[in-house]
Amino acid sequence: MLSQTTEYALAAAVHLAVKGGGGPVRVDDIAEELGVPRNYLSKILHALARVGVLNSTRGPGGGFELARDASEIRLSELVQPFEPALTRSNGGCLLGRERCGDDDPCAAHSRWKDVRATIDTFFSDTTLGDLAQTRPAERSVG
Amino acid sequence: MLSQTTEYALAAAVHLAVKGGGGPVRVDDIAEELGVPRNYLSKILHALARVGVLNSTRGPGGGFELARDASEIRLSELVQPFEPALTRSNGGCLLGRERCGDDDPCAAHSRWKDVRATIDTFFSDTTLGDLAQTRPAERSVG
DNA sequence: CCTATTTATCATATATTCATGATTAATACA
DNA sequence: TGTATTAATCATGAATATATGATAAATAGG
Repeated sequence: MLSQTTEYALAAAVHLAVKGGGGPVRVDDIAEELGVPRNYLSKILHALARVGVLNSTRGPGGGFELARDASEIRLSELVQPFEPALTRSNGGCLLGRERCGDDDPCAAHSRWKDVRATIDTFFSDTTLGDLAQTRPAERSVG
Repeated sequence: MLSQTTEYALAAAVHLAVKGGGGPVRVDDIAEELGVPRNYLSKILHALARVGVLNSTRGPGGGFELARDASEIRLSELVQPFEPALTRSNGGCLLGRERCGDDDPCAAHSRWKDVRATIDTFFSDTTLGDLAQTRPAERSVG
């Protein structure tokens, strides 16, 4: 569904939202907790820092932390850097057409449109806080 | 959203549903019409024939055609060979967990579940016939 | 049987994704 | 200033997706 990279990004962000809050968390800790490659995750977190959803600090005591309250970080912000297709103008045409819209629809457009709306709404309306507030029994992330 | 390969498969199937019906259609014709690589499309169509949604015949007059009426071919059948993840047991966990279900949910499970259901329903309830029957003004596929 | 036509398959190339290991740069702190 | 700690970056590799060109195999029709 989503790329491995995006899944790492989301899982790391949830981890920070749930376990963070007490200052920066080291990449090593996040990587170990999630069981994902350290340097690869480092690049992903750096990308999230570049778009402003994370802060990174180097040196002793450093690491990554949320740049804002989890309730103000939309999943779409976390996904966007890694899934450009999810925000494409053709709405991710199911048949792969360059242009596909209400004016110049593909054969699947009218039906797929509603599904896409559901997906888009999910990513833009759901916040990291929504996920982090999931009750304890459902809080496992890795 | 879907892989290039899957988009080709869907677009080719729609093409056969709309323009076919008068016997097999050559790969060359489909490839040219859709603007996709010939041999690559050949492999994709072959895969669709292997799962029983297309018939292929070699030699003069040969080509590919739908194995059944378009109204009896679900999009899920066309997508399945190329998107194994869409039919995974963990329902394509948003956070990439191996196990993720109502019993052992990730932080996103309860919310993502509904979106997944919408997606799954779309692919399993929509038939090729539904797409082919789209009114003429929307019938363009390539 | 021969030939043209067509899918099927093979070998290979390219691009992208995913991943690892080594090094560099910044920072805190003694 | 020096040293340990940490993210940032670099170089590289492996796996997969996408694509191309050549050849093989099947078939229709003369």
